[in-house]
Amino acid sequence: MSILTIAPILKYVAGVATETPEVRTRGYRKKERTRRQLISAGLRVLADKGQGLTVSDIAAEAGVSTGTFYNYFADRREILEALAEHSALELAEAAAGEGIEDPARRFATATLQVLRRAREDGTWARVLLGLVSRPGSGVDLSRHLREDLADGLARGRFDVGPEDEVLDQVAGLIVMTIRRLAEGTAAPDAPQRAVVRGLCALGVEEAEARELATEAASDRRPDRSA
Amino acid sequence: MSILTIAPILKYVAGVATETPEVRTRGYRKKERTRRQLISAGLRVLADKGQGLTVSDIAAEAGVSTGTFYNYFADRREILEALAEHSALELAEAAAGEGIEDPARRFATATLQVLRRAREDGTWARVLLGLVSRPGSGVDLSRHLREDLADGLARGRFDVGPEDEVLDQVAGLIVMTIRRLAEGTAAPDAPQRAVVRGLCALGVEEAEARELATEAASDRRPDRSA
DNA sequence: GTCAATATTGACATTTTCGCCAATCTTAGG
DNA sequence: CCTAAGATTGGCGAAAATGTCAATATTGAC
Repeated sequence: MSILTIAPILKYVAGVATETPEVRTRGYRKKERTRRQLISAGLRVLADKGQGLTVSDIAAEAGVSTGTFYNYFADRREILEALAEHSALELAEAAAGEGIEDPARRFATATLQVLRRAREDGTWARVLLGLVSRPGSGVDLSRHLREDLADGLARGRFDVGPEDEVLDQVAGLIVMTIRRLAEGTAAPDAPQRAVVRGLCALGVEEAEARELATEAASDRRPDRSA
Repeated sequence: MSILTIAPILKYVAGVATETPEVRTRGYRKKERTRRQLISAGLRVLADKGQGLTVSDIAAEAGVSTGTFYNYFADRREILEALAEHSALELAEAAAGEGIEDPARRFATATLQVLRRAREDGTWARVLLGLVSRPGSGVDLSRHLREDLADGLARGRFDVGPEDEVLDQVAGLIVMTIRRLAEGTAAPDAPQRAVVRGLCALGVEEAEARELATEAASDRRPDRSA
């Protein structure tokens, strides 16, 4: 019931396949739409009922009968997996800093995007928090972070001590900031300040950290459409 | 179902009343024992089923009938509150650094105790993680931390910037370390290293941070009995 | 517009959970 | 040891959730 193992997402996140298999059956258009409705409704329900959610809850929220639900998911466990996978993919997407060479700038941009998205979409933020708190869930919030850290260390861009603790510290800062955003007790500039603080933790000078954060804040990426 | 508001714990945590009301009815001895069994079983079930747990689950785990369960708790929600309260109290207890003047030493001792307890008791760690991820749950992992930070700043013992971010950073480090401990991927000396890192984040010199952590690690408190 | 393919429905049997309670067993003060 | 207070039981009816399916409605390629 509570497993939510989404190891399979890793190969997606790694970039192997984000494309849809493109199966064109008769009602593929409606099918896709309904699936989206179910996932979306599932996220909302998961966000405020936790894993104790009910198939009927989701179906009702999606405006669909339970029979339809079972046309898409074999059982409750399966949609929980799908929801975790979905959230993780969105995280990977939000945290993407492709094309940015400098690890520090990449970190600033990616982190700011994640935090802004968390602020805009409280549902997503709450689901994410739920995943973080489930050790062994397969969701790895700090994957990008780990790579950036390794990269930054290799290039001498970051100046920090033992890796694991730094990782926990920065990932923890992000998680707690998301928590604060989700509960609505965050200052308006919380995301940017968190970025500055994170950069400092990675060994970047405070003045430069501020500069990087401001820069990342100014060239905001286009908002996600869906 | 998912609320778990445990605001009432705060007055307990604040030290007003940790004592049991001492009602001596006929079967008070057995009653206490059964209650402990239910709480203990509840923690175990909560740790691996999450809030979706069932009264039957708990009763079975406690080796008791459901009828007995309802003799102690009005409904599922009530035991969830009790479990949250229990865990929070244990946290407050583990994080107690009473009698230690220096905020830095107090932080080192308290944090080390919490992390060690999390390592010894995976169930507790997992329940705690669940509470952390529920914004507005009333459980405030960083209460002691906030006080220590304020105290340390007032005395010039800590040298840090904006409070909220530092708090998130240090609390986040602790949370992520607990997560690592709970999933079993923590190095043996993870608690001590986390303490060092936390002290550094608070502005303590690394050399001194190491010293404080070592000191805290050596004068370990007697293990909790229950 | 037609119609075969396919998505949706809602009622269903089944299982699980809930919360209760009269009967029974256990506890501890005397 | 006795015995009444009170803790425990286990089964109950109600309610809710699960997963299925034959019937129905909708879709979109032609």
